[in-house]
Amino acid sequence: MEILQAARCLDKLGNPTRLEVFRLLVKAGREGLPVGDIQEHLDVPASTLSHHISHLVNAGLVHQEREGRVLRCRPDFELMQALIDFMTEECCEGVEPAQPKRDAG
Amino acid sequence: MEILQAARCLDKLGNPTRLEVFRLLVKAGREGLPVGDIQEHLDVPASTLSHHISHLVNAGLVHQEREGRVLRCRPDFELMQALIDFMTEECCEGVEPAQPKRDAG
DNA sequence: TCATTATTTCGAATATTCTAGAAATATAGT
DNA sequence: ACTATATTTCTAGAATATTCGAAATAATGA
Repeated sequence: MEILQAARCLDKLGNPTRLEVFRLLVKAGREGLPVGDIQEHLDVPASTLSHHISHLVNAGLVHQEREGRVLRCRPDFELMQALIDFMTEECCEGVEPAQPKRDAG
Repeated sequence: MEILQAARCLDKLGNPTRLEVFRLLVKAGREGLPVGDIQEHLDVPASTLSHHISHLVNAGLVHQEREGRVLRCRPDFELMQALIDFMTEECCEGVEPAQPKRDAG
């Protein structure tokens, strides 16, 4: 992943509402959740939620697919893993932990 | 790490300039770099750079210590690791990769 | 004290994001 | 066609972030 894409993903996940949305979708697994289900969990007005979800979709972190009347949102695990890989390799590498753990690693 | 702290860190790292600053500091290792050295790498006006660094310091991602005339900036590897752990556990868990890799991981 | 270097703080302009009500669109059932 | 449900798009105000020149602060040395 390139640094600009990483910054974009981090920026989108850097909003508390959006991070909660994304976490909720991850917990839901690959099948994800309809927008309405997310709204029930988060207690945010529909238009505000839609706005935040569209940010996540724009960054490629979430995909949407219509299923009848509901719009199902699914997290992109591969992109998220790529982001974590970027952070690990580019922003956390080359230094050993100050006090290496033996059983918690 | 709690979700609000994670969001805060992600937000701060979600700016391209700040992400570059942080990555540069990580590459420099535990001794970090003086502000001036960062500026030479990034080509950003001093006041703008200072502003961005203060964001990182406020979030706890960077620490500053004066050394004579220069201010040395060091990345907080432990906090960054905690953030990565949060993302891995809370935002990427419970699902196996679609096509597990055996030698490219 | 004066000059120099390193960096921050101030201030103000510009840009972007957030929020949410109202209206619009999409789907399904009658 | 009409109604109900699900969600988005429109719109606009408020809040926050970004940028950077100018001035201020901090440290060093002559």
